[in-house]
Amino acid sequence: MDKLVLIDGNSIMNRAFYGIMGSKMLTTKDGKYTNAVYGFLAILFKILEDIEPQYIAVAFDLKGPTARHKMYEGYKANRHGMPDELAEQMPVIKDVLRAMNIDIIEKQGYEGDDILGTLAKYGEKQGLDVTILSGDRDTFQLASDHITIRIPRTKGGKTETENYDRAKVLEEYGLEPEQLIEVKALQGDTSDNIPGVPGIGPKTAIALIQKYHSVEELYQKIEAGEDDLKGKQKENIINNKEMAELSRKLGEINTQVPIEDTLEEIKVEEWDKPKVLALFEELRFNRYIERFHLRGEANSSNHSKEKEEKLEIIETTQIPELNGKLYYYLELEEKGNPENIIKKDIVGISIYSGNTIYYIKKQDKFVEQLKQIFEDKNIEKYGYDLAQDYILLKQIGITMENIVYDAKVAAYVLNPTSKYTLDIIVRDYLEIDNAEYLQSQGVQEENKQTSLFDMQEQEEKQSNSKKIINCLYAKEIYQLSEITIKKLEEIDALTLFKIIDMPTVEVLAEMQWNGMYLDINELDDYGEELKTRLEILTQEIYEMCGEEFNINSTKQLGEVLFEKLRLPIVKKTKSGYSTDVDVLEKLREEHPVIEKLLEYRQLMKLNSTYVEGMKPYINPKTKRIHSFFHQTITATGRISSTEPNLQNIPTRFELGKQLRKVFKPAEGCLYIDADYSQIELRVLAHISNDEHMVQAFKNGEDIHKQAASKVFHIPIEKVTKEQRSSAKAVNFGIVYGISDFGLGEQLGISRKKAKQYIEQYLEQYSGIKQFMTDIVEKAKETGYVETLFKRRRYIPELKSNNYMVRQFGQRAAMNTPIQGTAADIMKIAMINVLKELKSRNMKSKIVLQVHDEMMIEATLDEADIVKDILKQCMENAIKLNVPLIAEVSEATNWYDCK
DNA sequence: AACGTCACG
DNA sequence: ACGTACGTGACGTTG
Repeated sequence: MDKLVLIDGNSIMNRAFYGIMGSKMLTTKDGKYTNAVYGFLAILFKILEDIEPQYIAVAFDLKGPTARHKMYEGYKANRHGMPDELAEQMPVIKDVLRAMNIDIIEKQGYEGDDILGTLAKYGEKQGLDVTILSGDRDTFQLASDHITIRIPRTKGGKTETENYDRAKVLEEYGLEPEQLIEVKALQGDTSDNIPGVPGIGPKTAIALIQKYHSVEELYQKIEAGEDDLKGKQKENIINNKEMAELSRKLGEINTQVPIEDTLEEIKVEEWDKPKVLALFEELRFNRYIERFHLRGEANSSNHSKEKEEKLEIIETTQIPELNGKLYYYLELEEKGNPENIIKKDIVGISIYSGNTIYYIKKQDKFVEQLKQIFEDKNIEKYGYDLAQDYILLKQIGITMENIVYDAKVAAYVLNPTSKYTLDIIVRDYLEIDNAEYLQSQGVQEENKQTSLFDMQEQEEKQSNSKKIINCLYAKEIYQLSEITIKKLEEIDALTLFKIIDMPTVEVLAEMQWNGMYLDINELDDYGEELKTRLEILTQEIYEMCGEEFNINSTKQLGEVLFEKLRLPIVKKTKSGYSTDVDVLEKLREEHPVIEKLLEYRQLMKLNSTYVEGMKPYINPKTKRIHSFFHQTITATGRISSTEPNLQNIPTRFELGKQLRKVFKPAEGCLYIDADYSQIELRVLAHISNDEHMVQAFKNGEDIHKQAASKVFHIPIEKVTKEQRSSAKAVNFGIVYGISDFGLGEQLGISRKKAKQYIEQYLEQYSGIKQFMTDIVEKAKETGYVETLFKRRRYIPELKSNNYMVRQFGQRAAMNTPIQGTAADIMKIAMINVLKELKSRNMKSKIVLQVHDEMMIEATLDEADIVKDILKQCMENAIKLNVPLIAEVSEATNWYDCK
């Protein structure tokens, strides 16, 4: 039987856009986004390969109202237009499709869905097997014995599909596909703003249709009194009959669109290869060019050949010859002892050596073997996410030495503004699609369960797949190291990678391994106090508002404050009234409940995030919190912390700060804590080389006071507290990439006034002004900015058509070199501190970093020397035009570190 | 999954 | 006419 494939262009583009966002390969030379086009084609090629259709067409929506808008003006009213980054790709995909001679069908006043529905029914009548490719589950209503809906699902860089024909719909919903229209009529659809019947969600809607078959029958039965509905639900259904009927019309796909295209026109044809090649070259889709041999057979590189090659794997129980370099990937199992820091177990290792892949499964001598290679200082380690491996190995008593290359870190240094799973890195730098490759090798994917095999066979197959995947990874780590190191060299960032980022891997892993001790009893007591007070506050708030409601719900709170109590509306959010601190502060005088609300908010935050949120992370064995410190997340080079985030423990307000008392060093230890003083402004002074600011720091002056004296034209001695504090805000603003609005907002002054401050400031600190202008210009020219240590951040926003986005780009261009350089300096300091501690064989441990603060848990006997190490390492991390100052303190809990 | 809010540097 | 300081992560609510 001949086959017809129909594609919902908009919905697939949308999927592709969000599915592979944040990845590296998404822009052409001139900064145009290509990720959606790339992803769309990946999906298209896959379906062409799977189905081998004789006919194909792609439907797109056109702008402008459709029949549905005429029926109901709210239709899709809550949709914002697609982002510019996606919109600009729509004409591109159409060009590509035309070059591939694939018919594009658009029809004014109809949606893609309607076109697909019409063609599908038509195709079915002509005796074709139809497959509809769409990201939208609404199309399930079209399913039949000969019409299948495919929904692509992107999971970690892989694309899988789910297929829905009549049988599958019946199985999943217990309904015929056509009946899904009825379900939607009752349930509505928030994404299209289709109302449905209030109070009826998917579950109820399905149950009702299973029972009454259709909306029409439901109302007939109600009128005839043959229903068994009751209460509020029945009321809702009766009262919203019109809505339900309207929603039904809105939700039903029109299969009667007048379409002129004939079957002949949608026949699959040969591509216009030169055209496709030209487009792919422009888009830099080298992978596709090779895959389809668009440059002719002679030119096709070894990539595509390699693909057909089978992976040669030697399964062994012996460690192979390594020649001083270990390219490896650990095979992990997700379970693991609850006492573990990271709850995974190592169950195997694949090693790439001498052009061969070796695979060793866990056996009697396994740990010994791992120990022998990982602790060997003469063997360089190459892998992916070595910080995790470091801990997994520590857990079985192995300390990894000589960490040289981490693919995740390398990819991050090459481009910090994106996400890096190994599959994505491989796709970006090796131009290999692992999912596709494995499929071509007949490897079964992990989560696909077929009942064809019995359990044992099933498991065997899975473990075999896992083995192949891991072995592939080991080899790819080798390939990646070759390529990315070359690329790092090209952008002059290899030193940064080797001297700063790679050594940081071990520092962060150590920090996670060491963890922060905390006193559970004290935490509980603190929590109890909060909870007691919260209960009182809750009651007081209910009473003062005259009703009980969910105070945590901004929606409900907004209604109470601004509708019931009629307080003045200060600020609005996208979806309603704003109730944030700024707003509440302004309403303080208006109603006594505001005071209570502010306190409630504060306590609620403390209790839920910092008391209750912290508890699950306390390791039962160590009684410590072992947060993750991530090195490949931020755009600027800073570290981030999760599970839990230890970098945002309260400190600004006393009550919250009390929580820091709970964090303590172990018995016989002291916390030694050190803070950089004004590191970002010092960095700014250095890179801008502004004479006044440099002088101020050299002379040890109060930098904010000096700024105040400059902005307000008064002698330093005459600067008031208020003036100093305003100037401090200006200093912050400068670091963030100043805007008059932002500063005005921060200081609660007019935008005009803020503008004056800024102008004064920049006039006085002319070096800074120069720096700001230069950096933005340079960024526009080159597309990126750099830190002092050549850490690069690309800022494609500067080329955006959107004013706001461009503005953001400029501020980021100004801020990144400052924040990023400070982050680099801190990393150097940490590396040196750890080096000192290790080389002197000290017992003291690094336990925390908070951007400009570093904390060591020092044994009493080592406390003095640790203080010295911290101060020296931090202040001498790098020599700038201005001194770096670290303020060191010691205490028996975090609170007392000042 | 997105939003609003709020904790930190 | 728009809607804004830079960089993060977590929680609770709501769609």
